[in-house]
Amino acid sequence: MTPANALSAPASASGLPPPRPSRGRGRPRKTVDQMDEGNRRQHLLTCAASLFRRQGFDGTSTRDIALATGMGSGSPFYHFENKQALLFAVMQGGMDRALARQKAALSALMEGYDTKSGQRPTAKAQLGCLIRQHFEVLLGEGNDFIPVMLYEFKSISAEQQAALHKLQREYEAAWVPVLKSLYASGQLKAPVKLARLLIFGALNWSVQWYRQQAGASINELTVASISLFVHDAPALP
Amino acid sequence: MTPANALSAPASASGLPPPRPSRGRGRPRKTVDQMDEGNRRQHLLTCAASLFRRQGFDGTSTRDIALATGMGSGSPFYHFENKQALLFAVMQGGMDRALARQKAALSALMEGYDTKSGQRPTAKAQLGCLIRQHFEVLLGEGNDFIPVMLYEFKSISAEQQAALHKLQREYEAAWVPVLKSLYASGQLKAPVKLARLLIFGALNWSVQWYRQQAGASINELTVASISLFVHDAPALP
DNA sequence: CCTACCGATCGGTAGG
DNA sequence: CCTACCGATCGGTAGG
Repeated sequence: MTPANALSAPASASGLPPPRPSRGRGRPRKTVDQMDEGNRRQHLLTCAASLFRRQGFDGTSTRDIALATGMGSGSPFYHFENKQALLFAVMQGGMDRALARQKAALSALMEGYDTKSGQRPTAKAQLGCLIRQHFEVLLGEGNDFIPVMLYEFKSISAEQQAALHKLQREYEAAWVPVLKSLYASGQLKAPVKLARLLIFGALNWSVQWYRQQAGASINELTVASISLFVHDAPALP
Repeated sequence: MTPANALSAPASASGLPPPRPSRGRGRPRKTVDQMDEGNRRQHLLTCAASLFRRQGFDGTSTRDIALATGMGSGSPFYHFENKQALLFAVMQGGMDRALARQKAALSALMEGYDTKSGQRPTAKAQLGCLIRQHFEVLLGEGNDFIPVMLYEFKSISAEQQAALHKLQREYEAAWVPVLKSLYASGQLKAPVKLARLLIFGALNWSVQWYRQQAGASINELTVASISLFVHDAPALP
């Protein structure tokens, strides 16, 4: 099944999924042609993500995408079985990137503390790290993949939705212990599950109103979010 | 121009906008036929809202809508100039209803206090009232109009967007003094403008995950939101 | 990966 | 408001 295969296949540019025509004959040789095809495929994804975000999935024709990519009208189907598989690849690529960035951000945060033995970043600092990284993935330049995933979920199959939900749960898993810790210390006043849903909503909705070069920076957004959600720790008696 | 006309016309079922064919001959008489047409029009809007929400605007054909309404395939165009005007009417109807409900909720809150002279609801209570009402408009049964407005903004014209933005600003206007008051008292820790955007995001996003009969009630959602956003008032020195 | 093409479906209209 | 219909466009394929 396509979604499962696509999910287990590496999504980075190094381990290229084979182009459709060469399927069923073992691992294809990586000729110069194959590497170009990888670039073309990536370009196709980028153009599709941009168009899906601006016009929606149903409002974008495969011809629109082909034209933007500089291909003939039927050529997207050389790289993807159908339009829906292209959308799913965009969404999956967005989640892969978001997960990688999240892990990198948390690692970087921990590194600053590991040398000083015993020291750990506070739960508030960890949440700040997660929120900043989330805003960057949502609002950074050329990051159309995640907004497409957030707003076109209804256009993929149930199996594809399940595959993405799995990645989303993995993404959320990094947040839960941080929120639990804040709840336990009295700095988060809403039940963890609802708090998580409400906080993600506050962040995700920013793709609707945030415009670069105008108003707040991502840093200001992060600071404001922390101030809004995280209460002062109550003084211990 | 259609959007402007539609905006200034009353949207309630009593003052019916004239069906298209009788245009240009003064106010049409309200025969039994006309009243039926009003019901048909309303039914059309309800069915369209449900389909637009489930399938998106571009994913819903006018034939889908006609079939759901029990009409022939070309009959929606008897009531609306085109598919886009139908979408705009759905969105506008949603905003009209949301505004009316908001005013009613605030009036009801004030009434409880008006008899006891001098007493006023706290800013926190006012925010609770606004949040509860907002959740009800977003998540209540058969309320597809507002979710459609939130997610199909790109499918209407710039003029129609401007008309809806005006209604949205009116809706937000009720929140601003409440948030300012909470900010001044130290119960809201994020700048008012960003706080408003983040809070609306947290609430609006609930249409993505909230399911009736499962998990939290609207009341629990409201309580959790208040707990999350509104900090304890600092003790005065 | 391109060109030419297919059947299906779309928004919208005419004529009643 | 229905029936019949129009031109345009769509996703996808064949054959190279």
